[in-house]
Amino acid sequence: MPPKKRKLNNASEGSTPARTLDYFFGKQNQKSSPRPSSTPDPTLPSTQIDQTDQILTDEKLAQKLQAEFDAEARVFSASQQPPEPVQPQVTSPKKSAQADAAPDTTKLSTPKPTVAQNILSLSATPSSDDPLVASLPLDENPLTFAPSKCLPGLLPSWTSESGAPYALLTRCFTLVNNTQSRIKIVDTLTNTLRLLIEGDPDSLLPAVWLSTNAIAPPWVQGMELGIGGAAISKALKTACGLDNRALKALYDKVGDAGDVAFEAKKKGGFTFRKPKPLTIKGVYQSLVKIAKAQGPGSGETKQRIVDRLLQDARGGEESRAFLLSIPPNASYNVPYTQEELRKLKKDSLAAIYAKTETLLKTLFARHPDYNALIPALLNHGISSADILLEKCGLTLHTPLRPMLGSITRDLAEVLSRLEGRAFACEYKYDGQRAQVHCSSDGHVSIYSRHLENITGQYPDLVALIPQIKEDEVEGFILEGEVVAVDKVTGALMPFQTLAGRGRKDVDLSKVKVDVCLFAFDLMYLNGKALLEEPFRRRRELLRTKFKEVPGKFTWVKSQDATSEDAEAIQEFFKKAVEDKCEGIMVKLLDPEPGADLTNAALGNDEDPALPDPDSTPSPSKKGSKPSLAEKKPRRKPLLSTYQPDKRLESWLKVKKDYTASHSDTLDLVPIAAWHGQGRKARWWSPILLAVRNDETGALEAVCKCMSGFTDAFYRAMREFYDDGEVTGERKNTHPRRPGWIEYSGPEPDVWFEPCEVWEVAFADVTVSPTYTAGMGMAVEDRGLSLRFPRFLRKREDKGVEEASSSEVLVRIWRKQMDRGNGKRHREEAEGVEIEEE
DNA sequence: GTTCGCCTAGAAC
DNA sequence: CTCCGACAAATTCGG
DNA sequence: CCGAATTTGTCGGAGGTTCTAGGCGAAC
Repeated sequence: MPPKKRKLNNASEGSTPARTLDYFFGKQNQKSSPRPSSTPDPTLPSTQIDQTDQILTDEKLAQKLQAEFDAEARVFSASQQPPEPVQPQVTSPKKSAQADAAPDTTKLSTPKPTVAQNILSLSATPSSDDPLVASLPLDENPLTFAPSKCLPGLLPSWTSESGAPYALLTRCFTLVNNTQSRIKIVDTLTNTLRLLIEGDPDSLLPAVWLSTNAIAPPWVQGMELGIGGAAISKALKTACGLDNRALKALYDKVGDAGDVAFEAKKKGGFTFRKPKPLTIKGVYQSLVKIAKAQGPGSGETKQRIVDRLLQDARGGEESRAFLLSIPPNASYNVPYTQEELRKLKKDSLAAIYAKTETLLKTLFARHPDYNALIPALLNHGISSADILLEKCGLTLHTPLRPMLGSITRDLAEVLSRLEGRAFACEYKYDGQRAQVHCSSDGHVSIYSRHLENITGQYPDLVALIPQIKEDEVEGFILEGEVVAVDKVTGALMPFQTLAGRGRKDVDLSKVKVDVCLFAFDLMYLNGKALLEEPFRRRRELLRTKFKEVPGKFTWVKSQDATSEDAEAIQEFFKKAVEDKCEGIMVKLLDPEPGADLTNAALGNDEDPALPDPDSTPSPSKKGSKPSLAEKKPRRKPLLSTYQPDKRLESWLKVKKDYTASHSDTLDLVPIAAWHGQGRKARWWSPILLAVRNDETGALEAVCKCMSGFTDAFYRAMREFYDDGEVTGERKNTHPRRPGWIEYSGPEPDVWFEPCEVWEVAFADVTVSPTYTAGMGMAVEDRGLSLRFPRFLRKREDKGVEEASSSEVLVRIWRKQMDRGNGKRHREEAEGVEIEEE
């Protein structure tokens, strides 16, 4: 059985756009699947695609895919390529057997040779295969780049059936990968998207999905690829005849899966069969099918080509593309011609770009689904803000992107940033963020911070939600923190307890860990979006239109203040930590005093240079307002409205472990390390750290650490702990684990001679299933570890003998568990076997 | 045929 | 979740 | 007053611990 249950995704309740998903994929489906009815059903956008697959077994699906790919191959070779000796796909004994062998012989694969083979061939397609595509000046300035000039040469090979070639995307991705300039990246993407808009709008949506490293919005379940690094390694080993050591050596050298694949192929002398041309739509469909079939293919493609591509500057490229290009049969026009834009001053051009980007980001924040956004844009262009807002606005049961908090070093920073304004301080509970949607019929859906649908995980909440509203409430969207609580006392429990709950299709009667929902915001109520309302207003509605359900639903603990109230805030913060919270959240209550209250939010107005409505403190624009005599560091203005798109991280997060003064640190000994990957390929990362056991004198591993090091520090470390690769002579390292070090886990690449002490910060001490530090001293048969460990500094003044002991670690754990009224819980944890039932 | 342990993937922080 | 580094944009500085 | 230097904002990359869900082989 395929692992993931394919739940049907409820179609959004809003009106269906004229161009539905089926518009994009319908043709393909008709061509490729023998489904009897091909009439698109507009009410089932994203799942309709493959409904028939849901009843197929993996094997049948594989066969079906095989047939489709064969057919595809035939179409291609017939229509546009000199027929090449296409090898028999599955049964060829030798050469293609290598490709087949990749996934076939791996332990974890169900046989799905065709998928694998074709996927594998994706990456084997050098973009230079298509000279037409390769010669496109995709990285040209979009203001001079002319799709209309390129397209005549390209279109003949883009049959209406197949659409644009995948080579176009790989070419774009290659260019993007080869530069670090964001401007260049946006230009390249803009041009690529424009080619598609003007030449093959049907391929636009799949192309956007592929570019964003996803194939469906996160809340649609059953669309994970299920392919990871391990599958790639195995495939590589078998495909290129490398053994573990050789492969590891390669990884350590280049540190990137894609590059490894490339090198491995060279080394192994392995030649792929001549790949057949792929199309954007085809690749997208293949990925969708892999996701649905849950069969492992070689994920090399994903890793190398699809994987790392830029969420970068999300919004910029799309909005610019739509600003410059329109699809062939568009019923609208672009607001400015290329020449007009080119003649503009730099400032005004930037303003126009900024305006459309703002609009697009707003749309995406409120309705983060390309399946809705792209069709709307194709149908209406970027200029008709109100139509777009209507099509892609805030919708019940479609999650919006959450407002985030930026970290703050200490309270002083908070006070100075918010001087002169009223704000609310709220407990920051240690649980899971939840966005709760409820429509008037009582239907509830719940989304995580990353917009996953977690409704099935909290049947208890689903049952609870209808009880929390006052009578006059119909539909609403609110946000809160789900926290594990003690069944009897209602005391807050640590995050680890919450994490122990089941996740999938949880049965209400089997819930073992009770939770309480602490609400902190309200974004939608009775048909009205509240995003533009100041927080004070949203909070008032949240408090008056909903009612507490003891132990299950209440409001976040909160206290209003201004910068004058330093001590009170300090007290509140300490109380929060004492009450087992991570710290506090600080949020502005009211809009900027001088700000525009009408607050149209979107630039649906004339002036393209219009500044952001809510933001304008106009600190000192144009010398008109020189004074105030303060030279505070200028800072981005914070918002009281709920608009995650405008300013990222508009709330302030004050956590207990940000400042050393409020949290413990540990002095640990680096004892081992691994070769880093990617950017850190030349250094040791992560590093294994240990505490001392005073009884035995041993060093007990407590955690790995990779955060907090500067590049300079890495460089020095690589020289100081040399396995011989750098200076040719071994320094401070051992090839094997010294006897006085206790650790059982994945084998490090190198062992260090323990000779330093590092001060390390962390958020909490956790009970560990893997680490041995303080084994049995806190919880039977369990060691302890650290949550969010990061390097602070080297303790030059301390020797290894002065490193923190496991005693210290245990003491911190006890203190942490004893906070609030949690002493009883600590004793329970100590006494009761975790494993017991 | 079931059950157990081991591994990977994904997602929460 | 964490941190750092890279780019780009926004301000301030220096002539 | 304009260009250079500096600060600030944003984003992406690399990876931390721990939990469940599923796949798969081995043992019963």
